[in-house]
Amino acid sequence: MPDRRPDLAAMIVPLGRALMAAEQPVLDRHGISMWGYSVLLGLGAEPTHTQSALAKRIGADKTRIIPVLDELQRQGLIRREPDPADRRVNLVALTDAGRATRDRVQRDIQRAEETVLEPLAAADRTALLRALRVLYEANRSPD
Amino acid sequence: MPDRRPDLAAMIVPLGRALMAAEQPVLDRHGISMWGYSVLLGLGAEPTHTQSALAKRIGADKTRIIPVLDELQRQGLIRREPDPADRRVNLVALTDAGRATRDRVQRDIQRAEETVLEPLAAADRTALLRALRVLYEANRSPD
DNA sequence: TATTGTTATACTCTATAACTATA
DNA sequence: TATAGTTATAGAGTATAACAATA
Repeated sequence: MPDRRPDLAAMIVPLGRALMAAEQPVLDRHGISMWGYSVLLGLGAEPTHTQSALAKRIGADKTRIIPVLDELQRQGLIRREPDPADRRVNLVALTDAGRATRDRVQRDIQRAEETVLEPLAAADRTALLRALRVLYEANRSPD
Repeated sequence: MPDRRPDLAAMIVPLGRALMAAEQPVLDRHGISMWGYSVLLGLGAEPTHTQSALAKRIGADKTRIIPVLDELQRQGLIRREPDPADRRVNLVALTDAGRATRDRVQRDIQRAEETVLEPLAAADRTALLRALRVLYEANRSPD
């Protein structure tokens, strides 16, 4: 039986790697790390973010994002201020520059990703995107 | 703009992780590692496999699969014999037991994977599988 | 000289433990 | 006592360097 289907993971994991490889040059061009980008995205809508809440939200360890936050702050992309109400916590927020950078990087990244999807016919591409979104919404942590 | 689409990688990479997590208990039940399973799959059709050719084929470093091969051999799932024509190389091949194990594990794994796709409507599921196969064939190393 | 398989080493990423300052 | 942030340490997983045998 020469062509049973490959395992899903065997198809999807390399695809994920290919996408990340396609993103890396974009991130390099903007001088931002993958985790840095993830933080910028994670700081999206919500009003207040403590560091540990932010870490949990993007699936990182709280110790892991500290150097990331340091760098983003140094670049002027985020603000980090002690909460007056609880002086243990840092409130993290995007600056205007951070928001602008996030949007520019995301635009370029999604463009780069499209090239990976080039082998697909238009109908397959939209079907793939829709199916992925369903799975993404289904599996994400219940707000 | 609250709902521009998430990046592809942001959807696909976690999905790959979820699939691998769904596979792990199956592999454990069969007493085989992820890399071991990958080796069994990689030894599929081709007649002769040197260790380094096998490693390249499954995207691993040649040093990485050595303990994996040791274990598979110990379990009687593969044979490893010096090539009489070139005594530097080891020819690696599936045993009958190895082939049987590979098939059983793959059957169980693909069953487990289906549960991850459960949130999808039937049409979306087939569309996803077809799109993934196209991308998989397009991106795999040109034989 | 180059290549196969192997071992030993180093490096990267991630998680855990330990500390401080607040609460 | 418990928690947020931080730092230092340890652990996987992976890649690189070095070696013996053979070509």
